[in-house]
Amino acid sequence: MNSSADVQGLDECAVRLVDPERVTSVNARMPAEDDIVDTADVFSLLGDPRRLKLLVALLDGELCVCDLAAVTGLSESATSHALRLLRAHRVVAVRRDGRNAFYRLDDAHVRMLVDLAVAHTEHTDAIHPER
Amino acid sequence: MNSSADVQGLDECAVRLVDPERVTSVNARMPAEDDIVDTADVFSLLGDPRRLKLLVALLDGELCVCDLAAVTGLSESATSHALRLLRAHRVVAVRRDGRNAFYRLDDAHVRMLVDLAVAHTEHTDAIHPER
DNA sequence: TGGACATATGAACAGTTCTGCAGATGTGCA
DNA sequence: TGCACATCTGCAGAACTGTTCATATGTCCA
Repeated sequence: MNSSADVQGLDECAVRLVDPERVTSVNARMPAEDDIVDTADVFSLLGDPRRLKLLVALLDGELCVCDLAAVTGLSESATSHALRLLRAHRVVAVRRDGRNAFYRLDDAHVRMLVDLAVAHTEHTDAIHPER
Repeated sequence: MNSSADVQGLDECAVRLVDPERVTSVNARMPAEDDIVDTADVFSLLGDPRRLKLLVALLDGELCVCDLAAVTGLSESATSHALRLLRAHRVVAVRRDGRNAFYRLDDAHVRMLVDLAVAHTEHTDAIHPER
């Protein structure tokens, strides 16, 4: 409902634009709102240091909850909550073995993003916010 | 302070581990806490749909604030706030021309991530949370 | 110089997110 | 069967994030 139709009508809507043509073409290229939201969701999952650490830990293979808690320094409860979220978004998958639950990365796209980001951060010394 | 030294001492610390060797090796591979946090910060910036939309809009070249506001549907104030954050993290840069401010993507890594993610989301139908 | 305009900023409020706690579920072993 | 263990879950408080509103800064033009 916020697509090019709106943009076409802008001349009457009195929203001043500096470069209306670019705006129209950018809007034409813009992915659907749902796709943007889904993509942002994925980034958002990676945007928490603890979850990111969990995922980095899983790059090499599966680990159980208590080992993940040890690696990340989180409580087991917090670890479980975090894993639940990741599971809900199909980023990780569980294999249950007796009373243990072994988690593994289950999304090739996320794996790529994590790999990429970590590699990048280790080389260049990352982005430095002005703080 | 949370590095391998801790992990070595775990046997006495009574934190039960299922696979202590893997934990140790994962910890050895784990990037420094600061790097994890910096990386998560970047993902976090991309994790908001409006900011992501701003960045997607900038993939093709610079745009001024009011055009960005039009594309994203944000108020100009909200747009400005968002851009400030992105600017603080050096993800975007400004060029001022008279009373206009033209923003552009200024981080190759972020550009790659955005490109990649958007391409991916448009092909496969993304991750569907169970909600 | 004064007023309109484009953008930036600060403060406050609202919505969301994360954590710990307490208790629930399900498994293995004596 | 009963107990210990590993994990999961709902809830409530704390912390964080994003928006709006009001105001400030700096630019252009008459």
